[in-house]
Amino acid sequence: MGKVEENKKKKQESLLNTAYELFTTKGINSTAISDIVEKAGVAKGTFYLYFKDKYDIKDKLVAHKARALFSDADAALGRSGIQELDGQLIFIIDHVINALTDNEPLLSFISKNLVMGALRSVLLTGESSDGDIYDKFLSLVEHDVYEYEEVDVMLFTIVELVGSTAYDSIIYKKPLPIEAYKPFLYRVVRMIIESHRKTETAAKSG
Amino acid sequence: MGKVEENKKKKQESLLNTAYELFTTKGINSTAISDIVEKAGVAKGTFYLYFKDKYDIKDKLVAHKARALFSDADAALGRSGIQELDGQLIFIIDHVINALTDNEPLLSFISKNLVMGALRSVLLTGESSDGDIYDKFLSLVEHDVYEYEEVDVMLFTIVELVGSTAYDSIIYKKPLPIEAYKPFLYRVVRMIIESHRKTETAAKSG
Amino acid sequence: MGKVEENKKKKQESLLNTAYELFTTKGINSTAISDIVEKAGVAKGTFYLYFKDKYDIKDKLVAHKARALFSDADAALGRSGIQELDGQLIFIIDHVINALTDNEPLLSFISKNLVMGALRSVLLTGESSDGDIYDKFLSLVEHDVYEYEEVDVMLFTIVELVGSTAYDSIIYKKPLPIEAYKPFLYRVVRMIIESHRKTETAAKSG
Amino acid sequence: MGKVEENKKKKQESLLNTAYELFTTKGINSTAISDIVEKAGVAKGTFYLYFKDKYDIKDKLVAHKARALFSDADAALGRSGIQELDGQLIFIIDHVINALTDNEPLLSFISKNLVMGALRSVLLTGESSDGDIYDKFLSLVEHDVYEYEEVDVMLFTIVELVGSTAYDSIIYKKPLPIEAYKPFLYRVVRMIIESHRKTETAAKSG
DNA sequence: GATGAATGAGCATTCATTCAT
DNA sequence: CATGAATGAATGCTCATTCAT
Repeated sequence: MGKVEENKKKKQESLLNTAYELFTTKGINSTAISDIVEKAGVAKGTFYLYFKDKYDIKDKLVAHKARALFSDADAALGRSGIQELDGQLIFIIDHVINALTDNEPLLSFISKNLVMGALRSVLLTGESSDGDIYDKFLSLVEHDVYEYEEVDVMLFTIVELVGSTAYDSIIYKKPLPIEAYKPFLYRVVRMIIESHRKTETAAKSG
Repeated sequence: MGKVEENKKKKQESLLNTAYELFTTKGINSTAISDIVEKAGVAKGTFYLYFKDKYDIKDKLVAHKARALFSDADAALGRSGIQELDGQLIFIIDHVINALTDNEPLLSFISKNLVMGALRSVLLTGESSDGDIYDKFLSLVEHDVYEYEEVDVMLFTIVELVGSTAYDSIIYKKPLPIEAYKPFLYRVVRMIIESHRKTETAAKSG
Repeated sequence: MGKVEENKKKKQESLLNTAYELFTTKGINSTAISDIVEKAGVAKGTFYLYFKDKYDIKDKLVAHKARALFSDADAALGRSGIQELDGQLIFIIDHVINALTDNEPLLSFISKNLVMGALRSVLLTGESSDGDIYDKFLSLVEHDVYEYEEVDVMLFTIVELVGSTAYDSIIYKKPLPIEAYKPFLYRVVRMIIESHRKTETAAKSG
Repeated sequence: MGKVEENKKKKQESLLNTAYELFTTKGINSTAISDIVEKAGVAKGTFYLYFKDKYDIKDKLVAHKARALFSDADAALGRSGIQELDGQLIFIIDHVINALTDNEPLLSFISKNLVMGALRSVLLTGESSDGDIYDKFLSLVEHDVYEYEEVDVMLFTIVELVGSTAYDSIIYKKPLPIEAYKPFLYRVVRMIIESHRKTETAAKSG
């Protein structure tokens, strides 16, 4: 990578990092582009070389952060050696929840900008080049000992349920703090998974 | 009511209605206060007689609309004569979902401004004079033939699950249109309810 | 005085007192008529029954406060029994300075609104019915054992000198606190008085 | 200086000049920022590039104008060859008074915004690079044949006295027009100077 | 590519004043 | 006399966007 290229990358990263910091502390509406460029140490015009406007940089940030969250979880899952689908999904969920519990600004930022189902579009239908996250979920399902019907519906329901309940539980600790709520939540997740199992064939042969 | 009082009420309602119309069509960020007052036919200063700013009128609208939605559902429930808790809750959910399906602007408006669990705080802890909506839910639970534990958790989980899944299903028809998704959704709701039943006493005596 | 008359008086006084309080704490520019009426507990329209605008009430307040200041000093002078002009003038000056030292808001209010020589027009050319303050000064001069020339000029010079130096000295304690500055100030005042004495006749006969 | 720098300077000067003109003709309260930018031929946003608000530009103008006034007087003093302190101070005073007499808008602007002693802080403790005006006054005192005590107090008293009396005399011609009042004023100034001379040593040795 | 001065439309907010009750 | 709801012109200020250097 040439020095010029390097510098370009550096400027863009600086803008992204600064924007994230300001968005999470001041809110998006109250963050002006001039705030971002000032803090990032670049000229105002430079912003427009890389991003269309404030919402462009926001969208890129949300997608990036959300994807990173699940990539981490997936990597950890690989190391865990868990084999059953319900255990795997709950492992991923737990990993993400823990990460967000430790990082409330990120939780706030993602949840405010992933109005409900938007999470799905970002996460489950990825545009990442090397196989998206949704494919990984599907792959988990396919390799389980059981067979499942309406896998789309199952994953959708789980993602929405967890996404919306975890936010309140972490931020407001209502109706329970997240650690106290987890048993209830994971019980429901397990129930959802079980209810999608094909019952006639107890397990896949082979 | 004096003529003055009447006029005040009229002005405020006019502002609320106009704001709702503009918020749902242009979005809140793109709606200026001058747009609202112009369309409502009042002077700019009048706006500030009744509301602190754009977000004040928005909050009042969200609360009002959400409350109306559940009041209607509750009234219909009363006429239905349903007695079992799971049937009652699903009746209310179904009523609200149908109302929102028929009124996508309202769905959009409410969901965008009730970031997930905020729905709970608005709806379930009402300031309405004659007993709030949360009390009605509790009342339904208490009168059921079964006893339940962790009622707070149960209601919270159901509200969040339904709120977030229904949005996608109605608006994007993904992963299924709402009518096709309902059986899955209601099955999960029933499972949640059942899982909160106290098991030692199959039913309340008396 | 009828009850109606009494009430009128009460409202006006309430407005004056409230205006004075707000002017001295928030400043005139930042005090709105709505602030005054709200705090005074009267309706907005009522303000306009008694005063033309904000500056009308301000002018009335300044004149009233300044006059009261000198009336007090004059009364105290009467009780003191001092006979010589220089002693009398310095007594009055000292009395006013002490009052303002004990009441910095009043000092600030008066000085900010009596831009320099305006003090003269308010104080020295009174419109008060029972003989104005300027007349009293003249009377002091006339009754002195010495005769003076250019009395107008003498009084003017003294008033301006004291007015402008005392402000800094009290508020900023620069170049000296008022008590330390007084000896210098009064020495100059005495010199001004002496320099206006008619020299040919050492003293008035009789 | 680059073209850009030049242009910046021009814009700022244009704003300062226009603001001064409007402040002196319409008054500060009645001058809107939009008035200034319109007359100056720049965009509204440009104003905020150089000044915080209306009062920022006012303060900068007052300081600048007051400083210029005394710089001119000081330069003229240098050309005059006067050696004695009282003559020097009265020369400066006379120069400033004459300048203000010929320029009533400037007198009005400065006096209204240099509430009494504020003149001192602006003028006598300058931030000008090449030694401030106060230092020049001190230098005059030090080089006089006599020694003085409490020089601070002496200069302060003179500045305040002249500042407040001259305003009335020039603007209202009361109690006398400035030319007629000057003899009285300068007599007092001389008395103040003499009263600060150290008496034990009639003159500095050497 | 990078800069940052300049722009000016756009917006929220204030507030003196009126007048029907 | 007193009220206070309504007005809407006035104004300060922001900020995304452009473009000459």
